[in-house]
Amino acid sequence: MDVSYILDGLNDAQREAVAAPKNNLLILAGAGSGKTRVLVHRIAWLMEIEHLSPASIMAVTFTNKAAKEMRGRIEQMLDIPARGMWFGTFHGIAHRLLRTHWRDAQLPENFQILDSDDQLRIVKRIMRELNVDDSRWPPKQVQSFINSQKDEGLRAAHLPPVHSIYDKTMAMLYQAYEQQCQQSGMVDFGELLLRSHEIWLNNPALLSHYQERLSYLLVDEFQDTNTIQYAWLRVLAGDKIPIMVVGDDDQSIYGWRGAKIENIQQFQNDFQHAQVVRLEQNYRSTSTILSAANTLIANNGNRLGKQLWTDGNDGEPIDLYAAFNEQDEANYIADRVSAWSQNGRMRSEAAILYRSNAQSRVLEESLIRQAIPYRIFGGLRFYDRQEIRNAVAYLRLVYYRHDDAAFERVVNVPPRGVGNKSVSDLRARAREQSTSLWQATVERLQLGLIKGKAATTLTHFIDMIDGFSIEQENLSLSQLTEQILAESRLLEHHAGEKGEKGQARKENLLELINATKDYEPEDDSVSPLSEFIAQAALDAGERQAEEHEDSVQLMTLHTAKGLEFPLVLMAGMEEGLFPHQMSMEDPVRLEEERRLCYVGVTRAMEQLVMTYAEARRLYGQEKFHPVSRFIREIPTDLIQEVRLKNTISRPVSFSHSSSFSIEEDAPAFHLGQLVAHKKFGEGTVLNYEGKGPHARIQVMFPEHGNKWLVLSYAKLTPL
DNA sequence: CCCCTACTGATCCAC
DNA sequence: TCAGTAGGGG
Repeated sequence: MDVSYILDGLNDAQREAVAAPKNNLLILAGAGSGKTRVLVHRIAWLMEIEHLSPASIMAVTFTNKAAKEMRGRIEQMLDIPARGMWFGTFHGIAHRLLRTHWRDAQLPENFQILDSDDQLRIVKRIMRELNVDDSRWPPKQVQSFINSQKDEGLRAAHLPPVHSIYDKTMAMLYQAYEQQCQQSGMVDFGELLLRSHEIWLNNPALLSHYQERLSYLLVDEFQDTNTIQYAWLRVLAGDKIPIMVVGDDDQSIYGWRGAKIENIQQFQNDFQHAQVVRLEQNYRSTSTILSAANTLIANNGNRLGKQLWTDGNDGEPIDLYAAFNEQDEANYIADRVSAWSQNGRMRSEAAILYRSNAQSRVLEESLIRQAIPYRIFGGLRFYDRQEIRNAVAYLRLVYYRHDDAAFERVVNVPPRGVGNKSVSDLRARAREQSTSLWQATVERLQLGLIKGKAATTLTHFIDMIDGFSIEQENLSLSQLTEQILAESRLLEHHAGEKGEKGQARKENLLELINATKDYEPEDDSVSPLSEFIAQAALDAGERQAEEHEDSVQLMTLHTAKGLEFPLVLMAGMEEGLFPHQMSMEDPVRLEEERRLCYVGVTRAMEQLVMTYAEARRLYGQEKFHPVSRFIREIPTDLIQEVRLKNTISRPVSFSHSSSFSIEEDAPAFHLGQLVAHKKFGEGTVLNYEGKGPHARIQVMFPEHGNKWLVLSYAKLTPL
């Protein structure tokens, strides 16, 4: 059999990985080293050469997007539908397991997945019921406590004995939350993993069933696995199934959500005889950019160690621009993008990256002012939008009447006169009888215990949902959705919201109908409705209204991971912003910040531009942050400080007060003037700010770059 | 039920 | 600074 198409075009390391024996395998894949390619070719190899059946291969990723991409590329390469193959996220696969083995998992057959919003509502409700003061214990904090325990694989019963009032309160709430979920058959994200891990542990026969059925595991982005995911893989693999993990410890940037970089370091100890392959040849960036990345990341300790290289050329130096303030920074960035597109390049080839979302506003304003189309990546998940969640809640109710979270969400949306009082009444009833809200409502209506307007509207609501269920028989999922949106008047309700919001929400709802069209009845036995509901919880839905106009991409450094752009602009390279204030003290977290910077730098293919602002308004105050240490960690010969053009002009927005003038504060100096400093030599005045003893002046020294100097100390001589 | 005001708090975010 | 929200009054 001709296998050349599997190995052709791969470099030696890639080939070694793809054609490795069917053993444990750790692939350390540097940025831009062809990681996905290796994964896809490896699967092809396993099927074609090792003759593994699709159904015996499981490939795990972190996002649905990655899973979809991998599946698509396999199908394309082998020209067969990757049917029966286990492609998915940890959570997606765990969900599938629980759905199959719901009895072993002690779950109702149609258990529901809680997303974080549902989860928060439940936490709030429990706190109300237990009379826990929510100003002292913020529900969000409780929620994140619960989730991080689950990430660590700990149930309430597993928590070590605790003494502080904080720990006791959290443990008590965790326990109550667990009970509530179990009682109403609801499963949150962490629970999917926890529960499927447990059914394997408690049920050796079931575990060996899977161990016999599967003959190879592959895991992408292994550096992002958390404790429970790692445990899950270890149990499943046992010493039965060989596993290949692919990752890059230098790109581990999700420690704050439970990822354990140690997992990738631990792999060789826990999985016997693992072969290690390093993919270090980079096909993405110029060697200038790679050198910068390499020296930067070398400042971290405890690395598994990799050195990226390329046989490409040096390319352009890294541009560094010291802005007066964040406005000036934004203008400069917009100028660069505009110059880029005037040079005939696509705007979509350029990305503006920043550490925190708050930075995007100023950038957007500049882009708007210069009429440069842009697109913000990330932001709210499609399925997290209010209107979408409402619509999905209707679908959930149609599918499963006892879904309390869904019931609560839409019983009064659009407003139909079922007030807080009625609902809390029903809640109390439901709790007394240990039934669902739906059940309680139906019973109380039958007994005539609900009076007045609430009675009529609730009856109508119940009948409406029942009606949808009946109609569902004859309708496709999209028709059903359309019907629900119309008859419940949800579409009308959202469309009528004031401002542009109404229009946007209407469009999103229409987009939802569109999305349901992928779920028309097939030969599958599972209902499209339940399929769709599960995916609404498990899939972010990359359905941001797609702009077809050529636009610059704006995103945080985190969301940029995995992407690449010919031109990358990194904004806000200042201490306190990046590395972020909250991560500066702790060396462990500081290293994660550095990895994040490494991720940013390695996104750039041809040109990297970094900017920082000497002064920045932050939380209403003007801050002066020094340039980021990460910039100082890049060799200076790779960096070129951008000089201003000879026409020096101050951004209008910069003046602190209108009465400000050169003559008053710095009579001897004016913009563009040549001055001498005893240490830095001759330079040109670029800017100034402040008054009296605080007045500062910015001077560009050819030998030493841009400096802000305090006038009263600097002892500058005009020339 | 809706709107206005007062207050809070503020990285990164997939499932 | 400002965005998001909780609570009171119309």
